[in-house]
Amino acid sequence: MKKVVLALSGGVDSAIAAHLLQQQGYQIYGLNLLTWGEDNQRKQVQEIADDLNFLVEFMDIRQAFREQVVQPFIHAYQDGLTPSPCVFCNRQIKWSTILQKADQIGADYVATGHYARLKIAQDGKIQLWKAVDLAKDQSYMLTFLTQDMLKRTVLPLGEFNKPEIRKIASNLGLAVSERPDSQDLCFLACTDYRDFLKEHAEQPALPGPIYHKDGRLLGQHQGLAFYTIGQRKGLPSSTEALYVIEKRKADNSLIVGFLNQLGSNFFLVEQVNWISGQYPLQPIKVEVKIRYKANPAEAMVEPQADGLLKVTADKLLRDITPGQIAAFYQGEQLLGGGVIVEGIANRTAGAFLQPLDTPE
RNA sequence: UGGGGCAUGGUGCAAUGGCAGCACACCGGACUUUGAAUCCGUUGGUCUUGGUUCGACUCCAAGUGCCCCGG
Repeated sequence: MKKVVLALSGGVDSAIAAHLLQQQGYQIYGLNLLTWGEDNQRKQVQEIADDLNFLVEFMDIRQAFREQVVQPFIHAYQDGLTPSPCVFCNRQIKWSTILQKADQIGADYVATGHYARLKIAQDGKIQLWKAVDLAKDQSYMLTFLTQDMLKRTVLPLGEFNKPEIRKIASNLGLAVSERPDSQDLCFLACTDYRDFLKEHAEQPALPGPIYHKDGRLLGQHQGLAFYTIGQRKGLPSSTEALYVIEKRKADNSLIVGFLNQLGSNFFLVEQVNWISGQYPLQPIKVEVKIRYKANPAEAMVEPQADGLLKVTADKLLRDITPGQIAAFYQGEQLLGGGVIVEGIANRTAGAFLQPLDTPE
């Protein structure tokens, strides 16, 4: 019998993932990871395992999570970046932990409740594809997974729509079917990340000036970490809405401006991961997503020296944010991605007076 | 210590005698396994005192405060 280690959060998605895996003939070893805070999910997780009749182990990985996800998250903010903790966590914590457990118990496979699909290419390589349910697609969060990880991974939810999953849950009579979606590993669950930083950062936030792009001093900010590129909330009132254009670390100043002063076509990406494991040698045409819920934008990706990539979008991109993940797609397939290093300004006045992020 | 102008929500502006509106901000909600954006909704105001009028943000007088020009 095929054995699989399934990461269980206590939510409906991973519960139904368990059910679907069982239908496919897998024997499930459930693994619940305690990453942060208190063990509140334990009862729910145990209940699901009992209902579906498989074993579940509860593992406390709080220390590793703190060191490998939370501390880098805090440091990134202190460094003027806007980090993407989930993308790193999936690779460095979630997958590495469940694979380790799989090795330990002699399971060939691991599984999670992510909405994304895996396909096997002609050459035997594993491809990562968007979920059928594009509204729930989470492939972006898996940008940093490797062939070694994906070879042993099963994603049972990728072919389903979310409403179907809920329906299956309610048909099975699972209590979890009525609960709201869980936040899974998210240590920020229900917390404003600013409050989190205030509580957990070693160094207090450093207030500084807010300048308009044209040079006027508009007010004070409470610390650059509390803002991100493209942010509108929390800025001084003005004749029209203001957005964060730049976090200038050199003088601890926040540069803001109007909608038509925001955006660029170019940016650089580092720490690049290609799902196939193979770097392209030539420029390639992709659709790039610069945030989890961004609309894909047509772009060219050009390899640079030092493993950097230069991304050139056909249209102006709003909110190119250092620290966020740029994910490269071709159609439904996720090719890979990396961390945005910096945007290279070349805005065109008025470009965003039209509707934003025009879907194609 | 001369002359002129202004005073409307937290901010910037509309309403010129007839139910005080708009933008931005704030607050709440939706959306979301990062952070944002976006969408929906709510709150909140005529500097003070007196006068004219059926009725005053609007007209008149005084007070108070701010700005400009003379200096």
